[in-house]
Amino acid sequence: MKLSPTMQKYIVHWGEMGTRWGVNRTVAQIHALLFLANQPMNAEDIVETLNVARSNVSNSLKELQSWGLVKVQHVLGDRRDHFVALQDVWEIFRVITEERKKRELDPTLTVLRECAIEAENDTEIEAATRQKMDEVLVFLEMLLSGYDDFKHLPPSVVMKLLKMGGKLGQLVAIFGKDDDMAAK
Amino acid sequence: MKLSPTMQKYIVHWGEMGTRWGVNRTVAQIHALLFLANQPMNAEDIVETLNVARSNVSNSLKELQSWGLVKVQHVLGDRRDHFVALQDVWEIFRVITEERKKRELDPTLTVLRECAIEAENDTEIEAATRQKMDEVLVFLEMLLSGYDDFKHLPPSVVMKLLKMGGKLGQLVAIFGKDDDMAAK
DNA sequence: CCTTTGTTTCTGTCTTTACAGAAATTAAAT
DNA sequence: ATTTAATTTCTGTAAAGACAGAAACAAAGG
Repeated sequence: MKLSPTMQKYIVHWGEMGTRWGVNRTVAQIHALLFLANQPMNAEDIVETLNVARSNVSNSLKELQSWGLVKVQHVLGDRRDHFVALQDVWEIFRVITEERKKRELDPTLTVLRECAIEAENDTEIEAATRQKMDEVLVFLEMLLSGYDDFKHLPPSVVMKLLKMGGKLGQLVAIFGKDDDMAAK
Repeated sequence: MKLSPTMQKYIVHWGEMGTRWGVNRTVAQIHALLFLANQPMNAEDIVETLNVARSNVSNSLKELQSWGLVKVQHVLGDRRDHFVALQDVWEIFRVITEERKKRELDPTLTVLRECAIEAENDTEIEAATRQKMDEVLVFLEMLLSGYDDFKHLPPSVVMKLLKMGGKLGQLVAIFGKDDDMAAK
């Protein structure tokens, strides 16, 4: 597939960002390519377009499929697997967020809970230190349970909430003023 | 400084997670150590506690200071710099979020805007492709402006919003039903 | 002004990760 | 069943990043 200059720039950048997001460059590039492509591509197409090794494409596609960002699609009269990327931006965002949460937050939550238990029998630990670990744990639990609530909302609703943004905050600040102070 | 078993576990884990968060292990470990420590530590203390090279500590501290997660504190009668970590969990979260946004989202926004402009003169690009790039751009702009609104709210308010979570979404879903449909 | 102590920068090594190319496996078609 | 085409796994190499130790630098105290 021939890449227009703009597509090329987009794909290269997406690859660079990928490395910062914990995905390798090729995976991110392939994802960008398939997202922008207007027809299903087979592995060989991708190899030629991005100039990467066949094996690399194969592994990257497997990873993208495991994330649910790419799906196989068969083209009539062609034995080869063809691939298409999830096209809905909201859905892509949701998938990536969920995946990162799994890798970056959930393990921490697990360890923190273990620490909380072990701290009970840890004679050397200072009370203030234990207290701090606990604060982090409580914070994370609140954050993640909040996230769980929001992630099931339809995009249109989340969008509204985002657009209300600061306004909403002010509203809550006013209505909740009393127990806000109490909490403090 | 002597580490209790629990502290050790916490610090080691924080270091491991750091690597997944785009921070190097030592930086993350030092941050965890200073966060848990109940008194200011000098560089040499850190070297001994974590068994890392002096230079490594120096560079890591510099990075943590540049993020605003660690501050210098002088101890009476001691020439050496001592270091303390920001103790407020909310504040820590805010700093990290902001930093990651800077590294992971802002550059993408820039490139996307450039792409949008360049796509005007890109004769090879298909309309559908340009359209998709645009969708991503619009999405990101909305997300970031929403984030900007929220980040100025006091923790207590954000906490309330999080706790309201799904309830809040339902409320918005009901009240906004009409133009919700219209937006579709 | 020199010595001592603390801090930063530099250099080379080691570890990790990404990747290409080859070999092996699987699956479809004749 | 055999051949052909497609895909995956394996292995070695290359690149990137993290880190230790040494050397250079800076600053405070005598």
